[in-house]
Amino acid sequence: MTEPTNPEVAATTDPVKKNGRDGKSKPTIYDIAKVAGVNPSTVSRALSKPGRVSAKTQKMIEDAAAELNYRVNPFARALPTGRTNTLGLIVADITNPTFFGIIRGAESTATARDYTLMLAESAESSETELTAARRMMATVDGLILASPRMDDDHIRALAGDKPVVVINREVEGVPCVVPDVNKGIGEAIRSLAANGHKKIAYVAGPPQSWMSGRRWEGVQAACEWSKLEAVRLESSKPTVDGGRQVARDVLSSGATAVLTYNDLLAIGLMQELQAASVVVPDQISIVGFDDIFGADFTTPPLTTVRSPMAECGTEAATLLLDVLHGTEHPVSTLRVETELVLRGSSGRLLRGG
Amino acid sequence: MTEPTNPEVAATTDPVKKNGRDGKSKPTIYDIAKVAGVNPSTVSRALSKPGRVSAKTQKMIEDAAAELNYRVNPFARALPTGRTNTLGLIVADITNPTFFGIIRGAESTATARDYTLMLAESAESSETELTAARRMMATVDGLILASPRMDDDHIRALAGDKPVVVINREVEGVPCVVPDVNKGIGEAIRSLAANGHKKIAYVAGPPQSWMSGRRWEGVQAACEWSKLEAVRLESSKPTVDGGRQVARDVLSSGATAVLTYNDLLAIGLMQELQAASVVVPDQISIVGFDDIFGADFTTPPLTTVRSPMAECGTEAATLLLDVLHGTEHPVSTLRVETELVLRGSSGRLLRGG
DNA sequence: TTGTAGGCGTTATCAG
DNA sequence: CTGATAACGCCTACAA
Repeated sequence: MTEPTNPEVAATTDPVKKNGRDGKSKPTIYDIAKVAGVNPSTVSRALSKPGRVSAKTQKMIEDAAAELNYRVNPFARALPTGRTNTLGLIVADITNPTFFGIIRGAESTATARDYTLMLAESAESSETELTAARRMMATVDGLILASPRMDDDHIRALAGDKPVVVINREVEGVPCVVPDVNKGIGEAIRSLAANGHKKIAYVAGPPQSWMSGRRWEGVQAACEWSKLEAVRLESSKPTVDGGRQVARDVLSSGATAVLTYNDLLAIGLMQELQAASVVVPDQISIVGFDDIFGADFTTPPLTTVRSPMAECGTEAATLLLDVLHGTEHPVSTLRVETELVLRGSSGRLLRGG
Repeated sequence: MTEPTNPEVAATTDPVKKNGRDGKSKPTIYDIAKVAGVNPSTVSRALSKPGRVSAKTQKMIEDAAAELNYRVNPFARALPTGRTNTLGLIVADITNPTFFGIIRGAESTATARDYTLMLAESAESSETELTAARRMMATVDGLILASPRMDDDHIRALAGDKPVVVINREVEGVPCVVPDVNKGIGEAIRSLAANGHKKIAYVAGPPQSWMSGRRWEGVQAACEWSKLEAVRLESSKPTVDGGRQVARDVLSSGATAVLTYNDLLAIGLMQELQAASVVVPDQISIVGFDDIFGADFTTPPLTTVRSPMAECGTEAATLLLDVLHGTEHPVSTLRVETELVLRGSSGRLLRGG
């Protein structure tokens, strides 16, 4: 609760105010015990599990605690119990807006359930990632790995230590949250086919990206089903800049429509093509993935297969918290839906000119 | 209850040999001491302050630690020392891309110096913010407040407890990192004046936003200097949607150029104006603030006064860490430069039509 | 330089 | 239901 306009907050130069009795550091359960006239262990009980003490003492203790403005010392609590009310989140690239959704989904879910989130990034390096993960493991109750780059065995090893949830990748034996690409890709390819496209290019992401592989498979399958030709192009990096660089390959591929591993690539590609006077979507249709913030700022606005990243973050955190609280779940993969967001960057192919 | 994590989980890669003697939980300095044949306190010294033990024992201990795959228990360490190697960051709105730069600047700086970052948001509520801040204070060594909404006294109270650095606001007696708006605004207004504009509108942000106030002052001052008329408009919320909603007021204000509190507002405003067939910049020029990710995705790309958010995050974290490490700083405000990023959304006013 | 002993704030185990 | 009393893992005077 919010305290009732308690004592002075002021004391700009005067560091700390005294607690009830003496004039020193933060109040402990001993101070409370003294004020309430009970034993420290009783205070501990009253403050952690409400129900192990009589209603009367409970109230005395709570009053004393409030009066002294007591707060538990998380470290002291963590020492015997090992629990910290803290969740870890490691993202592959904090620069990539794809992860913003995940971060905020996880953060809000965590704080809503009275946990706080620790954030780290791996800078797309599996080594950095592992280091960060190990470091976090010491401090958190559970860990969320978003688009991890380390190999499966390492992930399983971590998961053997404390609960781990993986986003954007499937790891056997570890709970995962992954967008199910099929629906969205199917919609995208059908839309392109209906608009007269015959040859589709897929611009891949980083080789270690599990998700990039799935998306390519999905594109292949959907193309086959729609009797379209699919070619795969490689990108140097999954960024706007990487998208610009791949424009030349896209052009020479002869494809009239291109799906990119993510929206960043799509946006960079579109910029570069337009700079070369290629009209989007009349000459080339572009479809991204993820529907990141800003995907609808472009002209034409970007058609994209939406992956609900914030939902992934939320679901992952929820899953993790449920596991931590014993609300058991089968160790399985949670799939979230993807869908085509049809905007202006894809459309009918205009021949000739 | 929680089940004992006993049976060493598979560990596909065969991680570690069991620790020295027994076959159970995580190794402690006692285990190391046993293996190295010294006293636990010596191990403690060797592992924290390199230099208090002989080179020989140092090596023995390090070897033993490595062999046992030892990691310090952060809580056990934090209990006596109070230090946690953890920094807190609270942002006003985790949904707002403005903060992404700050987050990543702070995160990378922190991990580069072997700290980890805890993230929380206040959802633009001063109460939530205070709650989050108090909670974090218990766990972190220092706190960064980005665009805080609570009042100065509360901030100073927190700062009296542990080191605090504020971003995007000036609080007397607390180290702050703020973009200096003058240069950027000056450039923007001069540019608009040179393009024939006579009346400028400023779309304000949230009332509690210190920065919004400074920007308005800057606009007023610069307009006065350039002999332009300045009017202030209010927005409902500092988002794309808020920008759309304020379009009607902008139109009826009679201004031919508008600066908005942030890029989000500018983008929303531009979308709405264009939907109403107002040509940007021919009929109305738009200038945002911050140069967020995606500001150059629009058509025309957004002219904006760039505030180097990532730099703010970096500087704030650096400042905080320096304070924590005793590398004292005068408690003063660090100003980072702003500059006009001239893109397509502002330009010459085209009369008539 | 290294060992001894006490404590950091909570929780947990056992009596009473 | 409540009061002692050990841990928990590490740090730090103080002593040797």
